[in-house]
Amino acid sequence: MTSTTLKHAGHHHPRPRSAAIVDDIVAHLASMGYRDTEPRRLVIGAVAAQSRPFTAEDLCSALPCVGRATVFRGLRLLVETDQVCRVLLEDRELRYQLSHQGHHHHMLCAVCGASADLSNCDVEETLRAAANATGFQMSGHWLEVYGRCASCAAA
Amino acid sequence: MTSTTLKHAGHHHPRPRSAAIVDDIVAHLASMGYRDTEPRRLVIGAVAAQSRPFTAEDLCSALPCVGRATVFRGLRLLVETDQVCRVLLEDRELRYQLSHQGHHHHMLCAVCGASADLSNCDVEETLRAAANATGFQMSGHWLEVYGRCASCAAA
DNA sequence: CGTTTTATTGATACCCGTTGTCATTAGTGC
DNA sequence: GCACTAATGACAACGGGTATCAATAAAACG
Repeated sequence: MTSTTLKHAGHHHPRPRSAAIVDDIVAHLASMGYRDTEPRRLVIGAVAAQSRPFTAEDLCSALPCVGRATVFRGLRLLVETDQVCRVLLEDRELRYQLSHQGHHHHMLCAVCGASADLSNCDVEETLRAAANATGFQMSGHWLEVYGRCASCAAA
Repeated sequence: MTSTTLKHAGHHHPRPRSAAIVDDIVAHLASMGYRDTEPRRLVIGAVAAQSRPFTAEDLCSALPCVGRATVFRGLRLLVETDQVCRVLLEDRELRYQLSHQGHHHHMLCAVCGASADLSNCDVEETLRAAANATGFQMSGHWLEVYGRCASCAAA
C-alpha cells in the first residue's frame, strides 16, 4: 500500500484534504476491482468530511442526492475494506469513522463526542495472557474506552 | 447484597437451582418496588435456564404463553438492574446472559458459543494509564474477548 | 470509437429486534 | 375487600439495515 501519502495536497488548486482522501480510497478500491463511480465518491467524501463518529443516517442526510441504499452499500464496502471502522458508543449506539491504520482502540468522549485513538497500548498481550491462564485461546477482541477527552476534562 | 447465596437449594423438595435464582432476583426487584408477577417470574426463570448467551427471541420462543412485549420489558428491567448483562458477539450480534457479580469481561467461544468470565484481569488499570497519558480521563470501557474455550481448543 | 459486459444505482418493499400505545388485568397497601 | 397503580398483552410503529429488480453507466474489448 504505497498510496497512503497525500499527494499534491494544496499543490495547484489547494484542494481540500478530503479530496485527496477520496482519491486515495477510490484508488484502493479500484485496485480491488471496484468501480470509480460518482455516488461512491460522494459517499466517501461525506465520510471524510465527518469530524466525529457518525451514523449512516448522517451520511444520508448529508447526501440527499444519493440513494439511501447506495449510501449503506458504500459504507458497508468501506467497512469491509477496512477504510472505515465501527465504533460502539457507551449507550451501545453504533457509529462509524474513518479508519486510521493499524490496530488500535477508540477513546470516546462522552461530552463532545470526539474519538481519539489509543494506539500504543498493550492490552492485547495482557488479555491474551489472562485468557490463556484459563485455557481460553484468544483470537480477537473488541474494546471501547469511554470518558472525557483532555479538553472536556479541563473544562 | 447479602442475598446472592443460594439458600435452601435442594433442601426439602430439591428445587432446581433456577428456582432459587428466580426467588432471589424477584426479591431484589421487590426491594426496589417492582411487583412480583407471574409473567415476570417466567421470564426470569427462562433467563436462568439458559446455558449460554441468548437472544430475546430465545426467551420469546421458550415462553409462548408470555406476551412478546412483556418478555422484552422483563429483559430490559433485568439489564437495568444489573441482573443480566449484554454480550456482543464477534459479528456484532447482541446476546444476553445472567450477570455474575462484579466487574468482569466475557470470553466468547466462536465454536460452541459458550461464555466464560474473565475476572482477575487488570486491563482496567493498564487502560486507564494509557488513556491518561494522552490526557483522556477514562470513566468506563467495554470489552469482549473472542476465541476458543479450553475444550473447543483441545478438540 | 462503438459495443458489450457487468457492476452499480435508486426506488421500494421488506426484515428484524425492539419500543410505544392503550385498554385490561392483577399485585400491593391499607 | 378496595382502591390504586404497576404490569400485561395485542398490536402498531420504529429504526437501522438488506433484498429485489429494472435502469444506468463504468470498464473492457475489438
